[in-house]
Amino acid sequence: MQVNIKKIAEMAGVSVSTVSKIMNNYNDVSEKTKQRVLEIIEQTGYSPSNSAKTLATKKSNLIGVIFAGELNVEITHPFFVEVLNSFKKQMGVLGYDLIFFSNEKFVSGGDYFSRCVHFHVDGCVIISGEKMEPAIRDLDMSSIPCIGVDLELKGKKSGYVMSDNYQIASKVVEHLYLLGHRELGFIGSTGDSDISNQREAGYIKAIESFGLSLNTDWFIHGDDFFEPSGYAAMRRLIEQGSLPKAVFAASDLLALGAIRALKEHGLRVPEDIAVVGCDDIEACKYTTPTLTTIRQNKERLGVLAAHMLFDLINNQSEGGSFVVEPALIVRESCGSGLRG
Amino acid sequence: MQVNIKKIAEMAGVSVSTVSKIMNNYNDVSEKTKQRVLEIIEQTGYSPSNSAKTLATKKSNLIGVIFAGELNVEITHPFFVEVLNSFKKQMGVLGYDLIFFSNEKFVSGGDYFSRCVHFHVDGCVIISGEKMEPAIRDLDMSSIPCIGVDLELKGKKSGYVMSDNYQIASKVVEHLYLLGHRELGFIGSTGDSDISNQREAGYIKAIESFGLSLNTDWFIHGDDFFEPSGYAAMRRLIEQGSLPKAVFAASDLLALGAIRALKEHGLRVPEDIAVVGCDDIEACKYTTPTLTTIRQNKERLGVLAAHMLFDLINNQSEGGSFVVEPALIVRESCGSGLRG
DNA sequence: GATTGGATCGAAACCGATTTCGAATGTTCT
DNA sequence: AGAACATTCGAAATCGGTTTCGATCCAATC
Repeated sequence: MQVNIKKIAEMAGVSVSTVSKIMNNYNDVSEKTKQRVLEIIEQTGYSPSNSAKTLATKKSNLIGVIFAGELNVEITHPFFVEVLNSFKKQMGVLGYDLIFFSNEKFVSGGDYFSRCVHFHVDGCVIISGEKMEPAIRDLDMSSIPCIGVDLELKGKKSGYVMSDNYQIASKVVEHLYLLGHRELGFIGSTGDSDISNQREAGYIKAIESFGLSLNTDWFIHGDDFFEPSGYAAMRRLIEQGSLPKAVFAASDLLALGAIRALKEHGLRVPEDIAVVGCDDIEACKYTTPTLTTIRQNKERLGVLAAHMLFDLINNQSEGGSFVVEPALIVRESCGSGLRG
Repeated sequence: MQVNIKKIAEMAGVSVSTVSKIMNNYNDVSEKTKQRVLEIIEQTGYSPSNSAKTLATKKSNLIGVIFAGELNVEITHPFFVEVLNSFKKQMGVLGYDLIFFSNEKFVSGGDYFSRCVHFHVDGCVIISGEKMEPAIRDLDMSSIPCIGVDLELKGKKSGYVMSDNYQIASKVVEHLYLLGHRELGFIGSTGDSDISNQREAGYIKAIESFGLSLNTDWFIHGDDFFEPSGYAAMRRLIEQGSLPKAVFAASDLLALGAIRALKEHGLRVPEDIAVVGCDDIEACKYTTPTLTTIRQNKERLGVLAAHMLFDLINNQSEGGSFVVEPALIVRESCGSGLRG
C-alpha cells in the first residue's frame, strides 16, 4: 500500500496530471504549486511506479544483459565481468538500470527477443565472444538497440565494441621476436569462438609478416577459455614431441593452465619456453612467474559500449563499432630483457 | 508496435479476459478455445508485457540486487560474484529475473527502499560484509523480503546466509597448530567490516582455546579486502620488527598481498612464515606458492539464499539464517606435511 | 416442463502513471 | 472596456494486462 500519484495529488490539492507534469519537467505549472508538490513528494518519499511509467511511455530505462554462448561465459568470467562493471557504472550515470535475464527460462521457450519486449528494455548488451547463434541474430536484426561486447553485431540498430585482435597478435609476435624467439606456438579456444579465431589469424599473419616460418603442429586448441583447457592443450603439445620456444595463449587462464603443465613436466618458464597470455586478469600479477600478457582496456570498453547504446537508443547514431587498442604488459613469463 | 493481448483476442475471436485466463491457468475456459488461442500465441510469439502485468498484480517476478557498503565490493569481487551467479541460476529456475540497481543514482537522492518499490521488486538480495548502513536498515525493516549475503538482516521479512566465521577461524588455528606454529598473526580488513571482525574474534577465541599466547602486535588491519591492503599491512608488520610464524588473512587477496610483501623482503613462504587465506578464489591455485585457504561453499550459499528468498516472498517462512560450513583447503603456503 | 446447476465466456473496473486538449483565469494592449 | 494572448490547471483517454461478477447456454434432475 505504497503512496502513489493520486495520494500526492490529494495531499497537495491538485490534480494527478499536475503532479505528473512536475515529475516530468513540463513548464505549464506555476512555481508556487510546483514547490508545494515537491515538498510533499520529498516528505512522503514518493517514487513513481516504473511499471506504470513504462506502460504509458514505452520506455523502461532498463537495459537487458545477455550472456550468450555455451562456453560458460558467465557473470563470473574475470574479463567480461570487469567490462560489465564499467558498463553498469556508466549506464547508471546515464540513468539506466540493468536487468539480467536468467538463462534457465530459455529452456522452457521464449527467445531473447521476446524477453526483451516482455520487459520493454530500451536496449541490450550482449556479451559473448563466440559465433553468432540464431536467437542472437534475431535480436540483432530487430528494432531493439543492441551492443555486442566481443561480438560483431551488424543490425541497423546495433553496434559493438572489442579489442583489435589482429593488433593484439601482432604486438605479441613483435615482443617475442625482439626477445629472440623464432619458433612460435599458439593455444586457442574452440574453433567456435570468433575471438580465438581472430587472434589466431592475426597471429599467423604477424608471424608471416616477420618472415618467420609457421609450424602448425604448435597450434593447438582447447574446449573453452578456462585453465583446464590450457593445461590439457599443453599436455598434448608436450606429448607430441617437439616444442616451440614461445607460445601465445588466447586467454590468461589458458596460459596459466599451460604453465602448470610445463612446470609439471619439469620445464621452466620463461627459461625453457616463454608464455604470453591475453586479457590481463587480476590473477596475472600473483602467479609465478607473473604473466606477460595483453591488457584490454576493460573500463574503456564498458564506457564505450554504454555511450554507443545510449546514442542508439536516442537515435543519435546509426550503430557501428569501436575497436580499442590493446597494450602489452611485460611481466616475467617471457623473460624481461631484450634478447635476454 | 508489438502484438498485445487485444490482438491475440481478436485473432482468436475471443475476449481479452479469456486470453488472460488462458495465460494464467484459470480453469473456466474450454479445452477447445484454449488450444486455438495457444496456437495463435505460439505463432505470433506473444509475450505479455511485464509492466502491465506488474501493474495489475503487484508482482514483478523481479529480484533486486544491491551491493552495499563502501569498500568497493562490486560485481567484480571474486567471492561475491560466484555466490551471485549461483543465486541467479537458482532464482531463474524459480521463475525470477534479476535487476541490478546502479549505485550512481543514489547520489542524486532515492534510497534503496524507494527504488525497490519503484521497480516493484518481489524481494531483494543484499551483498555486503560490512556494518549495516541506515539505508539498508530501512530496507531490512520494511515489508520487502530481503536476504543478506554475509550481512545479518533481522527484519520480519528478512534472512541471511553466511559462512560460519568462528568455525573458519578455528579450523585455521587448528591447522596451523598441528603444523607446529605457535606464534600467530592476523591481517584483517577495516574495522568497519563485520565479516573481518568476526573472523578476528573467532581467531582470538581459537588461539586462546588452544592455550596459545596472544600477541596483538601481530594483528594488523588494512583498508579493505583487496591485495594492496594486504601488501601494505604486511609491510607495516615487517617494519615493526618481530614477525609471527604464521598469519591468517581475512581474504585471499589480502593473503596474496602479504605474500608479495614477504617475498619482496626476501622471506620465503612457507619456510619462513606460513600464510592462510580465506575464500578460495580462483587465483589461489595459480599463485606461487599456491594458497592454503578456507573454502566457502559459494554455490550452496547462492542456492540457499535463493530458496530462503523464495519462501519469504511466498510467505512460507519467517526468515532466519543459514550458516554454511567452511572447508580447509590445504595447498602450499603453509607447508603441506604435518609438523613439516 | 420447470428448475437447478455447472460450464463457458465477456463486460467492465482497476492498477498508476502520461499526455492531449480544452477551460478558466490573469495580463497586456488598443 | 473589450479583445487577444499567455499562464495555469484538470478531465479524460490511454498503455496492456488481471480479476470479479453476471450473462448465457446446455445438460441433468425432479
